[in-house]
Amino acid sequence: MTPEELSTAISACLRDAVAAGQISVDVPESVRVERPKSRDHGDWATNIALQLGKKASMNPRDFAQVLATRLADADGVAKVEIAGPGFLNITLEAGAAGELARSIVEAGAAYGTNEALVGHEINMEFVSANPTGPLHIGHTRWAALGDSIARVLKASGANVTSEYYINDAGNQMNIFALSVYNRLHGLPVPEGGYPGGYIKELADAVADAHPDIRNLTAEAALPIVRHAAYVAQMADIKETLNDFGVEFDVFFSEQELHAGGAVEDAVARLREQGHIDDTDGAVWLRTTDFGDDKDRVLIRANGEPTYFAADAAYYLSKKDRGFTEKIYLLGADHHGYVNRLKAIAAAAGDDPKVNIEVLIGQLISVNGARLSKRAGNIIELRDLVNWLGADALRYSLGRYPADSPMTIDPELLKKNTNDNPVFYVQYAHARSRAASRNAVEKGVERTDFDATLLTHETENDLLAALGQFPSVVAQAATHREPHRVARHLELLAGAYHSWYAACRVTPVGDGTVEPIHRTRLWLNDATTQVLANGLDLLGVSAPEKM
RNA sequence: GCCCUCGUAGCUCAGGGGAUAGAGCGUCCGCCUCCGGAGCGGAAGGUCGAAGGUUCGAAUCCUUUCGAGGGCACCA
Repeated sequence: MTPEELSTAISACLRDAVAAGQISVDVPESVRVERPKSRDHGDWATNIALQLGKKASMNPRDFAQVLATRLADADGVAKVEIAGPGFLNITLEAGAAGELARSIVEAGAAYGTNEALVGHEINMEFVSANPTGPLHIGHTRWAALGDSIARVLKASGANVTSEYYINDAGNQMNIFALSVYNRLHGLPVPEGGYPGGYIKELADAVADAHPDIRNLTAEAALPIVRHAAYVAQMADIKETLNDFGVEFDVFFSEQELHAGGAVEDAVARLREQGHIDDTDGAVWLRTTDFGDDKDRVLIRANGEPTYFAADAAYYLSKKDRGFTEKIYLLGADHHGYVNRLKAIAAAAGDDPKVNIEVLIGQLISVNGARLSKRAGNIIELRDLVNWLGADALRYSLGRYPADSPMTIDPELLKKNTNDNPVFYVQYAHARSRAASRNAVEKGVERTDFDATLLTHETENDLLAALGQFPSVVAQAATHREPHRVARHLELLAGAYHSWYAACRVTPVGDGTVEPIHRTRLWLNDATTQVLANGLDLLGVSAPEKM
């Protein structure tokens, strides 16, 4: 019996009790069951009686008694006890939990997928770094997190498109082009330009593609430089993301938005909706109608659209493409945009509480210093991957929630990789594979399976951790918090190691192979599967050997 | 000035109304003649920034306050 099945059984008991007139209360769709901290409290516990007791106008213990009596008769439930103010402590029948090991092995890579978000059409936008330089440490967290969020959303049944918005329009691209142009001619970095060493590499790439570039006038050369440098830079960004295991379905160009007239269309559509003001020669979106603290300019008095106008057009594009939920993953330095982005959604006729979701994450600091690509002292994502390894980096970033401020000490990570829990989890996977290979070699095979043999307390704990996995994935998806998966994998790895120390899959020495060994091989392989499935959600490899 | 996020063990951080607040690292004590010791078992270490409030019950929710980071453009 899995925790989900137990939860379902409890809901059924509640409904039956209502039908029988024993209690009068609205039965929630799902009941949360928790693994109690103390083993004395049984296999699973729920505080549902405490939560519903008051609503049912009953003493929580009396409420618990009604529920306990019914639940004790459910299949797979051995014992139900009422504790404290009205906790229900549930003990399962021997073997009721063990069946899970076989079903996980049979489900394979599909174990953990769930239907929590079936029917959701989600656009997941993240990274969206300007194509004016390499991805750096500031993008690293969003790349890892956004990709993992997309993965847990998909695993929970949502239809997800991962998207990268390329800010390839606007003045910063001109400055970028001028920076490369100056470099080609050995001129100093322009005012406010990009000084990084990568500018030289881009200049070389431009010169390779256009050998005569230095002979052209600035007027003729700049558009060519701009485009060639942009192409080279985007190729570099895509390669870096690929090496980091981050996949995008769509790279969306802001430039094409402008070129295709989408920005003008967006302004016209918002005007039709009645949210446009023409003041001081500029065109304004009245975002204050929707909770923003001031109105925002869409078209400047000089006729140029603002960045915000492109944002509006981009939002409408997402809406037109059928996405009901548009998720933006932004750094804390962008939190000022949240209200106006939501205002766009509202002005477009969407519900800002449902159709748009802006996740704001805290920035990473490195040794207390915040690095800037404009300052030229960047730490590149590519270098971090080469330095620490994609697995360690993905995992260490993926195991913290987005709004948790993080301090990474590269020196510490570099010199002592054992600090990183990724090794604990990967090691558990590699160890379980070794145990399995060894068992097969000694003649232990997954032929028969007898769940009632899995009685050791470490087996109880291990099965519980395995059983919770699908609901952990579902919660990670609904909360957009993949770190829950990472934390659960650490719990699972710990349960596995404890079990491994106490229970043998392979008989000692020349001992005969018993049903218990074969049954344990199922449990071992089920653990392998869940570790691999969970690591995949985090974009981390599951090694056969380490 | 206004707004957002965050203050939990020596360090990095989980937990976000329920039972004795957790993990990793670090420190200390045990455990390889048998499936991977990158492991296991145990110990020490906490007024959950502070003060009020709501509740049967608060690290968790509310208010105030202190501290850290970030944001408040006809920039992108």
